[in-house]
Amino acid sequence: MSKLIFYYKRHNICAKLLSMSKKLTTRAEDYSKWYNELVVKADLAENSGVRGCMVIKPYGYAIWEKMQAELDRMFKETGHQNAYFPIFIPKSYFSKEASHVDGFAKECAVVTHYRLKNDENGNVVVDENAKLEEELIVRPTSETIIWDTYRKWIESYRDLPILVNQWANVVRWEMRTRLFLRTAEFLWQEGHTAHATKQEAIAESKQMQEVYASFAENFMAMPVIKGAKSDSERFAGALETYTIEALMQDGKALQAGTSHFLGQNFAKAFDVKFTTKEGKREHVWATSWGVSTRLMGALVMTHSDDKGLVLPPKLAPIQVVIVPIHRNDEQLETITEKLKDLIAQLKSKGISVKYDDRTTHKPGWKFAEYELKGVPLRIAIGMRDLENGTLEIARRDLLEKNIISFDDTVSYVGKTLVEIQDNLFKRALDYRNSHITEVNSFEEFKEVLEAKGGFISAHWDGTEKTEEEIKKLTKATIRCIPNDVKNEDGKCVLTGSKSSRRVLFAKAY
RNA sequence: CGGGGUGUAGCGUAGCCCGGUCAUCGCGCCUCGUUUGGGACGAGGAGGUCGCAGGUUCGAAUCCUGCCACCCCGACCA
Repeated sequence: MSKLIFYYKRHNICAKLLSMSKKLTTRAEDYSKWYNELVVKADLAENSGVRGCMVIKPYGYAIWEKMQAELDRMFKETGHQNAYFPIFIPKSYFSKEASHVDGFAKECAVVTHYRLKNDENGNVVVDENAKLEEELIVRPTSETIIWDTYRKWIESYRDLPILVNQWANVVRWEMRTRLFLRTAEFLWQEGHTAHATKQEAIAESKQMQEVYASFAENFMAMPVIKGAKSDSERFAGALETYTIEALMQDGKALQAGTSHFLGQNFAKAFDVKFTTKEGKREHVWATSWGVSTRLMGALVMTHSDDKGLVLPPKLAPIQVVIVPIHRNDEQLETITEKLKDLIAQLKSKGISVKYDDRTTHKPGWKFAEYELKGVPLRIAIGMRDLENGTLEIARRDLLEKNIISFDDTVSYVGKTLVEIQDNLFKRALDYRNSHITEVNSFEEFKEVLEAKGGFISAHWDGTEKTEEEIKKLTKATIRCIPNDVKNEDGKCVLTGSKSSRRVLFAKAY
């Protein structure tokens, strides 16, 4: 994995090799470096210098926009609408749901003043006279303000269900941050729904888990395991947390999306009641669900290789890049002329094409650059091709080059983009499946975790204490109790107590 | 928040222990020429508040104090 870093330092690699190798001592560190370097070099994002926040660069944001568009479409297909709520939440709102505030209190940014002034030395300082009577919390999530609002919206069963989603930024003052995976500010969507019955709310939260899983697998080409969280890993204020868990190439798991069944906790905390058909007053049932820019990190760590990013065609901002190869301006003009019709045809098929006719960079430079950026297909065409009626087309996923007939290009591109999407999923699925290991003893558990990583399927006695103990001993946590878990009598891998099913453990991000 | 580390040009860095021609080197950037089917070569050139603020000193990138940011481990988390 460290090859990428060396690649960029190849010119002074000899001089630096010693000091680099000192820094890259463990596998985990190595992988972190690789990931960070890749995110920066592939032009996705960079550290902003503002504590724990990142700048998402245009190329990275274009991928996020594609994700947004697909998710938004799926939300609307399942009957949801978008809305927007304030970024500031009065502190008092947080005191209403006890477990919720416990979950977020330690990581909240708080607004205390609303004005600056110049002091006698000309420095800009906070104006102490402009202190807020009640502090405002920069939302770490919007449950509280949304439920305060829903109280006003809901009176009768006729007002239900409310199926609302919000695209927003949230802030969590995390101790330790990492580009895309855990930034102090991040972009996400949060769905918040209100229902008349418990069954309907549970069905909603399960439905959204399915939506997320479908998005991850069909668009990100990232296989996920659907399951439920254990008590200790559950969202603050939820009765049940449904999750999709993905596996990264270093064998660590990543929670890629969650959907919570909140029961009546928030309805009770914010006094949201409705009148039933029978005229009774009842608290409404709630769900919330979200995915974030963390998905970008997941995308990078699922498919990328040492040459850089590998993007699934369905999310690639540029699906096909065309690089002309020429010796002079006349040749470039000839090639450009020849390509005009082809580019128009590809575009008419809905394929995003970039024709890179810059003369400021050489072909080899461009090849490397687009590989780094993960563009699925690259076409190279020069005078030789014009004579032969051919062009060269390279696949990013397999790093294979083929010469094809110029006239077949459109159908070849269309077909190959589909193949790449499928291949990426299949490759990731094979990796994931070969990294789910059943173990039956704690020795085996530790051994597999260290030597191989990935998910470990093991019996667990169902207690929080055991979960905690295993985490302490191995750093592995219960990622989920899979939806398709089979009943099977066994003994807890740690305590030997009775267990009726296996759950999935892993080290996680 | 606890432990460890780092901060020198756009990027990667040498120098710091032992204060004084010390601001080093590679990439990148600019100009000219030759090149162009996998990150070209040569010659010339531009670019730096040495993270920030104090202090010690005749003199600070170098020593001391405080702050900020980043990286790694832990705890926490999407």
